[in-house]
Amino acid sequence: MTAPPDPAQGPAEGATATRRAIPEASVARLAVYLRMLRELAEQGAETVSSEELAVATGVNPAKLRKDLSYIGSYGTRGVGYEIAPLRHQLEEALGQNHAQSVALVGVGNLGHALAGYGGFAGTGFPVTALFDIDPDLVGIRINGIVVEHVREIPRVCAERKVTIGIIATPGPAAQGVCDQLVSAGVRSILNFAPVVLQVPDEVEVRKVDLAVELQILAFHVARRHLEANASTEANTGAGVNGHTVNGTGGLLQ
Amino acid sequence: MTAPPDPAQGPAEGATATRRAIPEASVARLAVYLRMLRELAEQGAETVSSEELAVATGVNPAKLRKDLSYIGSYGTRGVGYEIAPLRHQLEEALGQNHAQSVALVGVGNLGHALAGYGGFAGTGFPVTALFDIDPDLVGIRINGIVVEHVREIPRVCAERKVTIGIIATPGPAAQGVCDQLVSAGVRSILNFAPVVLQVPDEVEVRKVDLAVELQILAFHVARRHLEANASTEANTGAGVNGHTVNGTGGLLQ
DNA sequence: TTCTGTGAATTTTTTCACAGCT
DNA sequence: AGCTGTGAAAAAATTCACAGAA
Repeated sequence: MTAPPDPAQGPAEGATATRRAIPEASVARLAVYLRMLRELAEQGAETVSSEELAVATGVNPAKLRKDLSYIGSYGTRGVGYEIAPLRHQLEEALGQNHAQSVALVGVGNLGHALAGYGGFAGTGFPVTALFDIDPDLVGIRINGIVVEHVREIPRVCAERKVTIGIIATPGPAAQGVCDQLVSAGVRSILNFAPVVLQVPDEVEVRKVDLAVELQILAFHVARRHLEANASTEANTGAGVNGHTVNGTGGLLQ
Repeated sequence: MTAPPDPAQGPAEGATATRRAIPEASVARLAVYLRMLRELAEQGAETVSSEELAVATGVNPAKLRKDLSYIGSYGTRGVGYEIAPLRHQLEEALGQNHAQSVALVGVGNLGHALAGYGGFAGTGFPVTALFDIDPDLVGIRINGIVVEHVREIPRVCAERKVTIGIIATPGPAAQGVCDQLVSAGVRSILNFAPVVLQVPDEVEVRKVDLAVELQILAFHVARRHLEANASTEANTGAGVNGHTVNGTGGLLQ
């Protein structure tokens, strides 16, 4: 996944913010830390230790510290992290200072739910444009936003300075929609459709695939089964057994 | 830097199915290959090469072959893979032979959409139980399934032999629901709530976190911005530039 | 003394490159 | 000829373990 073909690890720079190429895997976790910091801030906490934050986010403390070190962190040895400044650091590093405008294409079952999902607006990702192709949907209003026809993607996205697109269409429609988003200048796409999108190199696609997630879980169910049987040992009383992986994981951990 | 000192790549065993611990990262991709194989089968194809399948799933061909090698694949050198047998191998390896029964907790916005999402049933993951705590929802029928009260989780999950649980509740309710699922014997959970679930080691949790996904994309938007500015070069005409990562990725790739 | 920050070791994943069937 | 299967090399990510600031 990713990684510039060019192995040159570009050295320094004196600039303000970011320090060095942050590993992909770390970026995903930084986003999780940020959420937790916000929660802690809301609860009135002022500092956290790497240990506490790690437990709360289901991560190993050393990993957490290393992750934070990539953004040049602001901890205090012997004490921990002050929540407010750390939160700021993270917001800056993750591009949360300038709010991003999100377009959502496909307002069916899932898309409708996503459009109404508070989690987005709440964390600084206002959905500012909705699109569909169904005449019954075009024109209706969801959360105060009018659903436009897909053909309007270029115009509307430009007008509203959309930087992130979400595709929640049926599979067959996804590539076409994606092409339109790309030609409208959108360079980051979250894809819920069960297809692999073809995009130019400079476009970042992330895929959320519900069926695949279930498939992965099913694998672990089956494995647990095998392991339980494999342990020919006593297994005295109760139900299923076999020690198995704990994926506190989630998205690309 | 660094090579594995201990090259022990655990070899064979005579048994029927699985060969050896399949790397986590591979499992996720195997699920993707399986879907694509089904699609190809539907289109009437009979064979694929690793190259073709790799392109279709957005993966490097060598990686794909290595992934398949973990399940002891059935390709033909000089030719490729016969779709039908390979598909069977994959289904067996991923635990798709015995259909898994899925319970969905939280039939609000998102949960409702998921309950109706055809993608699940279609790929062998029938949602057989729905739960909520809201009196307005308990008792209604979605897709022919009656929504039960959350307190019925133990009974219903046992009756319907649920092996996979999906949590689509608001954050604060998630841990409680999770505990109930676990005590009902569910060992694989897909969590859409924005919290880190605390579970015993033998329970596998996967997390789908929409806000985090957007956050990750926002990071790339910001980075692209920086890179574009960093390249002091001309950048003759049009819009944004800077070569960026292409994450065909998605969930834990 | 406590807890961060980080080199270095370890482990996992990816990629290369080629021997070996068909 | 062509494409798979896989050791071995390379890269990335994780974890260890400890020096050093408060």
